[in-house]
Amino acid sequence: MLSQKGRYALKALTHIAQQTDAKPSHVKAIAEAQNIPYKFLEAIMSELRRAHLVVSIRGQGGGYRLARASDEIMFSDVIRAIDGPLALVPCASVNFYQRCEDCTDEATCVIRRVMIGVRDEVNEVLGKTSLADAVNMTP
Amino acid sequence: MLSQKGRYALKALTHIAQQTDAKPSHVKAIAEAQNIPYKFLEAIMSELRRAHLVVSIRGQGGGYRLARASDEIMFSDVIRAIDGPLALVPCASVNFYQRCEDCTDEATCVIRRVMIGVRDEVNEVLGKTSLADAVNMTP
DNA sequence: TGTAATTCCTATCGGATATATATGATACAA
DNA sequence: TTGTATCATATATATCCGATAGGAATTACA
Repeated sequence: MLSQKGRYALKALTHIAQQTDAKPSHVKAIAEAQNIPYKFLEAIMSELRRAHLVVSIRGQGGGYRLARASDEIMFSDVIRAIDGPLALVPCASVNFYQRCEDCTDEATCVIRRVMIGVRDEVNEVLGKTSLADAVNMTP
Repeated sequence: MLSQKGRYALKALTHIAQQTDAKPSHVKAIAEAQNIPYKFLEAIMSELRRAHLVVSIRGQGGGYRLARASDEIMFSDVIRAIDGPLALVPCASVNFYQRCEDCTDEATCVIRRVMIGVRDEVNEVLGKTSLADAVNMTP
């Protein structure tokens, strides 16, 4: 399962992607519209900024904007930034690979083999779904 | 990601499925062969028994046996028993459905829609891979 | 120049969960 | 009756999760 943070991040980003006018989105506005605790979302947006998924504009009239076009930000990018690996086991992750301490022979581990299959499928979906795709699902 | 418990459970069950002789497997033997902390595995096996994935035989010469044929125990069964939902968000889970507190309209939630797609793919793989399949991967 | 709006930073906090370990009770075979 | 197992319960410890608080820094605008 995703963490709340991960879910909130996806909600916030799709909210921003949905905005048509050129003004940056305020955390307060997003929090109210999406039912997310304000201070918590503030922390999440900072994290997304450090992950280069959004850019911030400080001061009055400031807020957040996507760091790139909404069809270039994938669900997988967001989840990796907030929750880490998509894979179900560390040794099956591409971006967060880690050996399982207890593993005696990774090359022949059948669990790993199955989980690599799962990771590929997950990546297939989440790596091809962008914020723009999500917005276009709504009508 | 799966918990350690989930990974250990899969390792232990594939280990049992691999056994050719008719004797039940001891926790101690599994723990040693698979590099799993003994007492921890003991707790896991109890949980798997309560989930009706294994049956136990107590006393000397006792141990654990699969509760049904190894081609009838799917990876998804094991993971659901130990770690819960396969889905990435509670509202996209079939077996552990739960409404997201903050959701205003589930019917139009795009995140949910994407995550249902993911869950279907994951279920497709893990629901069709049995312990027997895993054992047959090794040769 | 001052004030309001906004992000940014750091600290805190309770509660839950993860990963075990320890101790002893219970069941059963030989 | 002894040794081997599982079973139950309690404990420990660390870490993370979800959230909140307070104030510093930055900027627009009157």
